Parts: sequence; C-alpha cells; structure tokens
Amino acid sequence: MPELPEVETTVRALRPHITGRTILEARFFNPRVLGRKPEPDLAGRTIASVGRRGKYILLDLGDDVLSIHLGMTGKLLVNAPPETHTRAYFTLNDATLNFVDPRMFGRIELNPARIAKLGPEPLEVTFEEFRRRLKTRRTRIKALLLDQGFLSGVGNIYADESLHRAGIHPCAIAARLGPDRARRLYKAIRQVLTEAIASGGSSISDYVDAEGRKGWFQIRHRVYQRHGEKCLRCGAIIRRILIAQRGTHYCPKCQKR
DNA sequence: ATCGGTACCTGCACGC
DNA sequence: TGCGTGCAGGTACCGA
Repeated sequence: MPELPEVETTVRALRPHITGRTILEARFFNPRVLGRKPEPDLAGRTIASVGRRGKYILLDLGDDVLSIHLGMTGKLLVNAPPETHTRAYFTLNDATLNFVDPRMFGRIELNPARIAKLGPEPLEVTFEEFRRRLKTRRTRIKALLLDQGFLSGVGNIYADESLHRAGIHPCAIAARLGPDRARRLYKAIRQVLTEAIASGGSSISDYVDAEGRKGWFQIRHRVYQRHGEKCLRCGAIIRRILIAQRGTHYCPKCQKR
C-alpha cells in the first residue's frame, strides 16, 4: 500500500521518536525481510536523522544508511509490542521500532544500490526534466508512472488518481503526450501527492503511520477502486482494466488517449 | 535499452 | 463450515 504520501507520513511521525537514539538490539524474525543479504550488526549505531527517497524510509547511521521499504503491506510502528506479522523489531534507548508486514514484500537493507537508480522525486523534479524523460518512452503512461526509475514514489493509487485529474487515458503512449497534456499530468501528480500528504495518506485496508494513525485521502479518491460507480466529474461509469498486471481505474469519458 | 509477463507472499471477500 | 477463486498499496527477474 504505502506509496510516497504514506511513506512520507510515516517518516514524519517517526522522526521525533527516533532521531538521535541509539539501536540497542535489532531482531529479525524472518530472513526474507533482509533479501539475500546477511543480517547487519546494528547494535550501538545511532540514528542521526530520518529521511525518505521515493518509497524508501532512510535511517542515517553516519557511515551507513539503513533503508526500510514497506512493500505492499508493511508498517513501521513506534512503541508497539511485537505481533503476529512482526518481521523485525528494534530496541532503541527510550523507544522501539516494530516492522510489521503480513505479505513479506517489504525489505530492510543496509546501503541498498537501488536508491541510486531511482528516478527524480515527483515533488522536486522540474517540468522540463519531466517532459524530457517522457519523450523517449513508448510505453503506456500508467505503466511508466509505476516505474520507480522514471519517477520515484508514485504507485497504483496515485497513478490512477493523477491520470484522472489530468484527463489522460492510462493507455496513452508516454512519448505522444504533447506539452499541454504533459503539463497537466505534471501538475496533477504534484497536486494529488501534496493533498494526500496533507491528509496523512490513504488507508485502504489497514495502513497506519508510525504512531498508529490512519490516513484520510481515500475518501477523496475519484477513480481508484471506484469501478462501477459514477465519475464525480461527468457521471460516466468508472472502468477497471489491467495494465502491467495492475488494476487500473479510469473514466472513459474524462480520460482520452 | 525497453517492455511486458511472471513470481514472490499472506489475507480477505465472495460464491457455491 | 469449508473450499476455490480473484484480488490487494510493490518490485525483481526473465526472455523477447
């Protein structure tokens, strides 16, 4: 679930609790969370700061960066006891960190190489750079928005919501978007992400931030998971199709190829 | 290099 | 009640 707004909300909630704290003990209950790498020795390391890049939570340990990716169902909870799906548990001086992830798509990794391959941050990239990157890609725009090497942080919900606000069909070929439509998409992505962060993200099933708070942007979704219902803008029936094996929701009247 | 399909996991809602 | 199916916020990897 967690896309950029949910990760950003989690990071903001996390920050005051763990910045400057030292890790006393790190326990990994399932090796899968580490990918194929050996268990890092984190005892005694101090968290200098907490940041985010794309959908990655980054704990600055001085010489190293500990990255936590929440996958589809991950949560990172402060001061909550271990539960059924706890995959890792950190004890700090004066706080605990509980990594809960039922589906185990999440990963905890020291200095991941992936970070360097991420595309620009959607809230930082300029329109000129966004357009330049769009021009060379022949894939469907929805698939491209999910590509973290193109733009980092946008996932299934915010891709669909952005395309609806921009009035662009998810099957439109990226390189064929002219300056006007590219500009509308650029603005829509920024607007949707900014509003979602202000709402604390979207709580679709059980997403909560580090302090256990739900987000509320889901009540403002205009197409995501609304197939069969009326478009709030034009009244047409929202459709659901598959793009890149992901459910894709759009209005057939508002969104043109 | 780019693109699309599959695999990796668990849980839930649904129909029978 | 229980079983099978389809679906879910993500990404790595493979072959074309």
